Amino acid sequence: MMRLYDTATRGVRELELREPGTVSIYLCGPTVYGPPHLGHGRATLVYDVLRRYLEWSGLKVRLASNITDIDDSIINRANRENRPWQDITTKCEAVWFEAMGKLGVARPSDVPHATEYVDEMVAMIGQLVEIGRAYSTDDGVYLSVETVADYGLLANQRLSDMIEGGGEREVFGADNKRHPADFALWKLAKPGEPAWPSPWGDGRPGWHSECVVMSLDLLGEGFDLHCGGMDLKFPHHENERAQAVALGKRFANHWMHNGFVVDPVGEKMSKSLGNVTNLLDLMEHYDPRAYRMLLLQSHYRGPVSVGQDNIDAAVKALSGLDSFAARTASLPVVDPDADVLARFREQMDDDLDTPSSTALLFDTVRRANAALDAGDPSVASLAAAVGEMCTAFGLVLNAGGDVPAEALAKAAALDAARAARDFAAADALRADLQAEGFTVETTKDGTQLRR
RNA sequence: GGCGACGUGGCCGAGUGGUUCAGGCAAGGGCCUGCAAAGCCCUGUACAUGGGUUCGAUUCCCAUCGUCGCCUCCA
Repeated sequence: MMRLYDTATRGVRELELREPGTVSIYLCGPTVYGPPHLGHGRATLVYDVLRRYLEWSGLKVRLASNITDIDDSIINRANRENRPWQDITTKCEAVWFEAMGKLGVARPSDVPHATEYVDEMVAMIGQLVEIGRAYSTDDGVYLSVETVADYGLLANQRLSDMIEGGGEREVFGADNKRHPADFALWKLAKPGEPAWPSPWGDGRPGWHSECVVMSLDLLGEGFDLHCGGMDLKFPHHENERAQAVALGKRFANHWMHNGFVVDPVGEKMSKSLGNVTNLLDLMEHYDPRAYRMLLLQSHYRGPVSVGQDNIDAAVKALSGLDSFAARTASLPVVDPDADVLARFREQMDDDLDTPSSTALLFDTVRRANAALDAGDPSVASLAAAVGEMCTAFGLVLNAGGDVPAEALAKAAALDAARAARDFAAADALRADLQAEGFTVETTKDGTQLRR
């Protein structure tokens, strides 16, 4: 079975499955109030690769990933733009899934929305109040973190140490809380704000409650893996966990966090800093597969800078893979090379080591190309292994595909001109085809076209 | 103040106590080609600095410098 770094134990350990053969994963999804940024893209791609690899390995994966469709950021934008908050959330969600589609990220098995779970959240908060782990004030209901023995486990910080720093930020509800680290489970509505009924007054849930309720509802207690970006480790995941612990429920067995996207100077790229680079822009200007490629070549836990050079290199690397796909497209179907796949599994099982695995992918491509040049039949099993690895990566290679008839006619004319040694005509035809956007490869077996 | 990450050859980016080696991109040379394209082969003695441990460190330890992240709502 796969070994993964676990934030809670701060080491790589085996991902133990609650139920053999199936993996239950909860991934914290976006708050829908703006276009997806590069960080969203990284997180979803990392876990898409994980999911596809697990499925490729023969496991049944249930991936639940929420949409936070009620939140202060949404309300703020609605007020700023003077339009209904639902207008923002529905549009942003549509944009989100469109972007995910372009990225090749498979839709989660379950997409729960916070607003669909308000009753359940109210019930859970009620329980927490009842057992004395939460209390209400004049602006909401708070979880008492001091009642959670190991609060700070994910942050790897003691409560007292956490309080020392960070004095510069505004602390929500600071005046009313028993302890500065207590966090809001329920926020009472101000006039005009969206609100749901509750025993403590009309209001809305705090951010951290939805994931607890939804993950436990869909995946059940002790589900296998909870994941998200580094920035969610604290406070979001810490606070989710605190609620589950306070309730006496078994929560995630394993915690996985991916590293940040940083700008070329190395600074975290985040919404709060305002230096957002839009995921939509990236996909508009570059092959969306390039981002996946770039991330595959980096380890998921480290920072990744997304820059011009990086993306260009990834695009070039993809073009080599595409041309490989094109030249091996008509090979006989055989079993993939077992040694290659064994190494692939070994590396991927080792904390999702995609950098080594992509190195293996390129190496296998090179070997297969050499075999093909040499007329060695082993090319077929190597090419099949490449196909397997790409499937596990979620990387779709472009073998050229549909070439219009008139382009094919030009290619035939090009071959005829070459056979007649009319190189001027041949070159003109080639330039013509290239101008149409085709990659033109003149081989012994005739001219191949691909886009 | 606390916790943590990172500094690798032209660029990106893995990894390891010791002969050969990540990988991608770029560069140079070669093979192939009418010329290209695609592909293949060859070429770079890199690991922030200063100590220490060791027969031997880029890899372990300590310190220094530098960059960055988190410490209440950002994937």
